[in-house]
Amino acid sequence: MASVLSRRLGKRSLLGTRVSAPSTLAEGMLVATQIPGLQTDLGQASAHTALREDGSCVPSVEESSQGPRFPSPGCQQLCAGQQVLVTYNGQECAGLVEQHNPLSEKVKVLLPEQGLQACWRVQDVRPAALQPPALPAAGGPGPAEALQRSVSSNIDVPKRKADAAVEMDEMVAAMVLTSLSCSPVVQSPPAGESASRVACDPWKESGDVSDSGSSTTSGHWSGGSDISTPSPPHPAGSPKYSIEALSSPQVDDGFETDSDPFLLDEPAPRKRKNSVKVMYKCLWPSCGKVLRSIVGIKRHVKTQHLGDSADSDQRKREEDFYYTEVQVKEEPAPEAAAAASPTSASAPIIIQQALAKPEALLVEQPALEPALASSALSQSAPSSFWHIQADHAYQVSWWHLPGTGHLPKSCRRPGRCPVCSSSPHRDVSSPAPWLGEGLLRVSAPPAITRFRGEAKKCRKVYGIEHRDQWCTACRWKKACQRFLD
DNA sequence: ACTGCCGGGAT
DNA sequence: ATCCCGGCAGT
Repeated sequence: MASVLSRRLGKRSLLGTRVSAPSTLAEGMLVATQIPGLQTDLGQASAHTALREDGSCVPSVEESSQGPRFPSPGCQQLCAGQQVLVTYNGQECAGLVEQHNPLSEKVKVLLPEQGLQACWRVQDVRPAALQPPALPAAGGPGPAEALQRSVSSNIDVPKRKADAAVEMDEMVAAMVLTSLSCSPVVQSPPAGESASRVACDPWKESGDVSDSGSSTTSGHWSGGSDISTPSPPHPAGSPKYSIEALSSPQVDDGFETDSDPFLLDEPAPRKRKNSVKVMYKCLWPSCGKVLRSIVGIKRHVKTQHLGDSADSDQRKREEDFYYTEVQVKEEPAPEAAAAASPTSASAPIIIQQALAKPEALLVEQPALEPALASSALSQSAPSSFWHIQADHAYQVSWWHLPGTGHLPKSCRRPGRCPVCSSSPHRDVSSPAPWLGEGLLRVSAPPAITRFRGEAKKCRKVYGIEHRDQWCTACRWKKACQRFLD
């Protein structure tokens, strides 16, 4: 079941995902769109805004070259402090130019009324003195504009980009990556803007965690995107980021909402209330850290426990054995608390645990350590024995976890359980007791572990046809008394 | 399917 | 106490 669950969450395609957003097409706000398979119209591309980690909104670059929504009165250089008009949330808002980047054709505008700061494209910023053009949001788009929007900016459509535009993309991407490298928590916004920032900052919610989902997501998108940086936590400019940004359900408030961007009517399994989700718990002795992504837990194991020595494949794959899946029921926690604690580890959790990858060791271990395995197997024990040991060795890693309380069924039989009888020889508290040399350490298995295969029991020795020669115990289907091993 | 053997019923 | 076997778990 755990494998099913893990499969379920890992690969969520965004294709066809419906993203809810206000229908009003206004600059600087989020727009309803559908993540296309191949032919969905993305004509509203010009309204796509990617959210940067500082909360400001950046129209995605590749779309900005696709036709301005206003005949560019804003191509002129704007001075800092200059009063301008922008369309925000369907309304004409006065703002102050804070910064104009002619290279990227973006203008950072401070909206005092809204108490926020956002980026607009130059074309979309009008000097306050000028008569504003017909507002699209007032009564819907005008005919010409509607025509323009109907132009598809399907992902597969090759972008007409000048070299300068490409450079711009790179610059923006660099900026974005740079800004992303700083924690959004660290860059805490001014108090007046906190509400909007929270809404504009999906990463704050996902925290350490969203590696798995986002990597998959970005994988999907990077195929069709001009931006060729597939790195998972991709911020502004990344379609994934845009998608999450677009999912703000607040039509009226625009950015001024403190709602969680993931609590939507869209059936996003990410933050569904009362849903059981799979998390990953570190199995390292006395660690128990719980992360939401497989990538995260692997990174944790690697960096915290295995050491970051990228010396071998073995090291890398060992990470797999130090975490397990846990199914976590997410309480409908107070939003404030959820927003205040971006780290997943603090979520109200721990429900059921599930064995993460019992097959992993059986499958991978022999391949991982052929030399080790062969040396171990060169001893008299049959190979099946070593597989059994490996299996137990893996299992001991989780049933000795505090709180799990799991015992293998073989432990039902007192004094017979190979694990129980062998556990005194196993140093569980030491790092990686069951890996590598751990396999060697169990090389003196208790006798009972040989009960299969090489066991000589009356039935085996005499055969079913000479049942009369069996010991009575064997005849009675009891534990053989003749060949006590 | 086969094997080991526990638990329990029958005698 | 002895005999037998259903059923379970592991392989």
